[in-house]
Amino acid sequence: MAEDPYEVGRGSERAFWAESVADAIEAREPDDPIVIKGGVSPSGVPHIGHFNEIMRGYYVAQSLRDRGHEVRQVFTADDKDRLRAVPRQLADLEWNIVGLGDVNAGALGRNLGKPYTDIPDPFDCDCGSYGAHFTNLLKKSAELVGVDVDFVSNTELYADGEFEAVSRRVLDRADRAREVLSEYQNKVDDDYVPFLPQCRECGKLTEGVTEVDLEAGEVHYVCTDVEAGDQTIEGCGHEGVATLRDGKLPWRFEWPGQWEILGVDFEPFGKDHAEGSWPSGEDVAENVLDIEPPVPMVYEWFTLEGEPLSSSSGNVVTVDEVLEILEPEVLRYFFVKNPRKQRDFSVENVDRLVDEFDRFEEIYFGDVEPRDEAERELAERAYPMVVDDVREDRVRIPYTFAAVLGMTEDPDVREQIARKEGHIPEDAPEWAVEDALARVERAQRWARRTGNEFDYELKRAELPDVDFAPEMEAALDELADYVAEGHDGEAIQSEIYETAKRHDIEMSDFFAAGYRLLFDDTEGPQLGTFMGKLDRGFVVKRLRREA
RNA sequence: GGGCCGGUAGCUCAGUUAGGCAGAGCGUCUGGCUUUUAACCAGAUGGUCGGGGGUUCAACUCCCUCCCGGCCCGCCA
Repeated sequence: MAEDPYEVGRGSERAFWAESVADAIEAREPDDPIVIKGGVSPSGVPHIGHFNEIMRGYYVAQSLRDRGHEVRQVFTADDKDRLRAVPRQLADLEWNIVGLGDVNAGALGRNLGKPYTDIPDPFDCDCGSYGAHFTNLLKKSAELVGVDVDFVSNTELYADGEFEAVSRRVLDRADRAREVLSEYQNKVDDDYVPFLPQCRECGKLTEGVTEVDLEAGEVHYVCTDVEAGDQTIEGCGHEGVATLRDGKLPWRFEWPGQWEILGVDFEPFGKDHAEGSWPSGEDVAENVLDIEPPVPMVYEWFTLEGEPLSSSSGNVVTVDEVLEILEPEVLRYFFVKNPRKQRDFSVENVDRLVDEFDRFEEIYFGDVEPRDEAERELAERAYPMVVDDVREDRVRIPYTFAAVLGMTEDPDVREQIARKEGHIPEDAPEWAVEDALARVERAQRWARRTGNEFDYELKRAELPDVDFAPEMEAALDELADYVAEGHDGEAIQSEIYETAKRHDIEMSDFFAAGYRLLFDDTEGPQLGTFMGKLDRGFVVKRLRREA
């Protein structure tokens, strides 16, 4: 029964896509625990696109758990795949992105054709291998976002013999395997053998199978050259024998093999698999392995600033980077949105995503009217999966306002301004205030990084370069005297107006002068109130252009 | 070349399952908060539903075709 991965989870009355998918899974009446899988080759720096493999499954898992099912979410590191090209960028365990020049690139080049887990870690850490290193980064991402997933190493599945029965069956039915795969791939001919032995001599995975002896569980091979994209990975020419554990199945068979070994009931995958691997995988599962394929689901790819995400070209944003400017729950919310739409992640416009999340949260708590019933239902169902704790008296400071609060490093000043502007309620509990102000750090980083209009910085250390007319200078001196007398922010704000009027200065010019002196900018926070919060001596000296 | 997914207001997106008055938020504009900006409140502004053709009493929705973005047919989230 062919299943269209584009159709699953569609056409139901559910407002949250994950629930429609859960319906489709339940319809199969699977045994508990229900297994949900994702997976990726640890080929380089993992980015937020890869995170689809974890988050899409996460929401489906949660939906099923809500219905009382036991669910196991697994993630296979497809780390026995071979390195086919040296990536342009790598990242150490602290997510520092480095170019090839900073690591031993020559060593990587010599390892083309070997499984990721047989290639030395390019960094000075204890991961154990290239594959383990990048899998660790993805594990860390999952931990940072707070999603609990079982990581399974594909290499270990082979090493532990888990794959042996499947490999044996595929090779035993090689004719059928060829027949099935040739429907999807042109290059499959009569000589095609669905197994890639690993050369005992050079460690590369080779396609040069000469003989299969299933009784002995052996595959004879010649280590030949392998075409990888536009380049050729040279074989060493060694003639040898490999066991079924010393190699691997080609991806098109390996994926269905994982379904069988792990008992997978549901697997989301990127659109790249939708036209190739999925139809053949489904066919292989049913007609070569004799198993039922999992419920499938396709998700669209993200773009970053309008361009395709690509590890090889370096257009990537990692989970770690995103969490520098967004709270984990906002990132999780990003994956609540319809997986079928191409979606752009834009650092520049991330404030809109946060606003959207805040609204999502408010709808859940009934603080704002949803636009329709579907939006209400989405919030009701998905919100509890997005946050760690559902806490009604949580406080959110609007993101751009939080960015503006980054102008001062003084936490008390931040809090007072936020309170005055009504973003922190009188009776907010301490934890909520703390959480709310934590957003300032992230928003500030965002504003700094993008250099946008919310990037204000109090120029405390040195006097900005100013040149005022005599009348302006007189007005500023007068205001300085007033501030020196000790008045609160509101009084100072009024006095700013009065002073400007007395000196016949345009209001906007006078404010601009104030912003120039404090921020070296033309705009800023409400000036009088802000001056009232700062230490008086500093404000007075600054107004007098003394320091 | 063949195939698949997406394109809805300036921006971010709902709505397309099963044809029935084109929506929300943000932005913008105006006014208010006897105080510029940010925020807040009130009101207003917003569309060839990617283009064209067809079916229908009725099309964002179905069919055909073309354009744009992305993907698959070799490995990729």
